[in-house]
Amino acid sequence: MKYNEQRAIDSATDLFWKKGFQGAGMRDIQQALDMRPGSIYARFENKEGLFTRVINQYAEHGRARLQAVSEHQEPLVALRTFFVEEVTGASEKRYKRQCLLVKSLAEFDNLGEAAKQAILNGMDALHEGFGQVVAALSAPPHNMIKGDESLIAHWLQEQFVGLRTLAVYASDARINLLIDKLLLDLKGHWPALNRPASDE
Amino acid sequence: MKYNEQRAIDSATDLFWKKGFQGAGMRDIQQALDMRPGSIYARFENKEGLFTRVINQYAEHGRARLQAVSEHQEPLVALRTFFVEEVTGASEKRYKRQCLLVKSLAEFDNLGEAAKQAILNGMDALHEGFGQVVAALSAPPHNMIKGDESLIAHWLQEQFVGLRTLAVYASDARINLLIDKLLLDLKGHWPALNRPASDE
DNA sequence: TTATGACTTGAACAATTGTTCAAGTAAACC
DNA sequence: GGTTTACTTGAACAATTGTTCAAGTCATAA
Repeated sequence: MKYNEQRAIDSATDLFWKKGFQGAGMRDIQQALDMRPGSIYARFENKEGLFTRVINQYAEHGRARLQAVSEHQEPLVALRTFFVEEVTGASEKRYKRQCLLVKSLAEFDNLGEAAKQAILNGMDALHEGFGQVVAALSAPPHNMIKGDESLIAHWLQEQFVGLRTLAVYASDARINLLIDKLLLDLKGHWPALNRPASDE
Repeated sequence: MKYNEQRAIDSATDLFWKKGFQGAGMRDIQQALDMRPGSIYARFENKEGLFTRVINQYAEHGRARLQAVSEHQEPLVALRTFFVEEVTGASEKRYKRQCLLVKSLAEFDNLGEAAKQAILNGMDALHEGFGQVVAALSAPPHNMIKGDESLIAHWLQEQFVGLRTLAVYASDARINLLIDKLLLDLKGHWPALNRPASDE
């Protein structure tokens, strides 16, 4: 019987999300995927190989969701929905609130080269996704933002990371207010680019 | 010869910061502290006991630094300096840019109860520290902010977490611009409190 | 000198880690 | 029907994990 590879990666995603790369032992993985060690190694080569696949799929999924936001006819509304879903959803599995990429970044030094690259590429993929959203908001017919698109994309990514981390232990009411604040600031002022960091 | 306990905890902080709780093996710890297993267990009871001490000291240090910011005669200037130091400092040991509490939060499910509590208490300590800064900025003679102090403190904490995570892999120039943006937004508008999350 | 107490040592322990591999199964191809 | 190919199984492996403990060190007190 051929095992459904997609389902295996989904299960592994859940497990790594909950326990992290080091925290998830091969025996946990065997149980979660309902596969015996030989099968896992035949298919994914390694624990790290499986992890790399998980990270790649996770990042690609996030990038695709952000692209969908950018193609929505009301990108700002879609962006708010995106944040609310990612940050206050999964209240039954609270560990899913923290971004898997950020969680994996915490184990960076203990990972092999392939996994490291996957994480960095994943970060770049998210940045690219946010960049598409910013581009949509800046262009006609919306013209909602003016400023350096790449910088604003990094800013959104920063907000995303911060919110999701805080959401692990703060109340939903708080998080919703912080999303409100985020949308206010998005339309707010931006620092001039050609000026080195200064005060006021 | 009696070993300097403070130096031991400092060395352990460095090690846990670099490798994480699970990633740092007892033999790594023995080498870093230059202590034999028996001594470590006599003094700290556990790997987890040592880790808990590290987290407690780290959080208390952060809280104290924020209190100093709040007592500065120019709290806003001190706040900027605080962010710049925490986020773009330690370029030689880049792993120190990520907040140790956030890094530890990623291992939450794999820790014992004592360590979990230490992390949550540490988060609360940071929130309290940011709260003191907000209080100083809101009160005379500065009157720089008006809004719910606890909410703004959570917002600052969110910015802190997001920035430090991004700073692990983004350029310093980017990070400095994002700090500029942060200070603009701090003085900007805040969502009304008595209203549930809504769109503009 | 002897006894006490705090501290240190490092070999050793059981348990767990990621990984391998010879043997087995079953569908596909000639 | 026989061979190949892809996949599966689970016992077993060496290495590493956190932890223990009998024995040793050394300053101080009696």
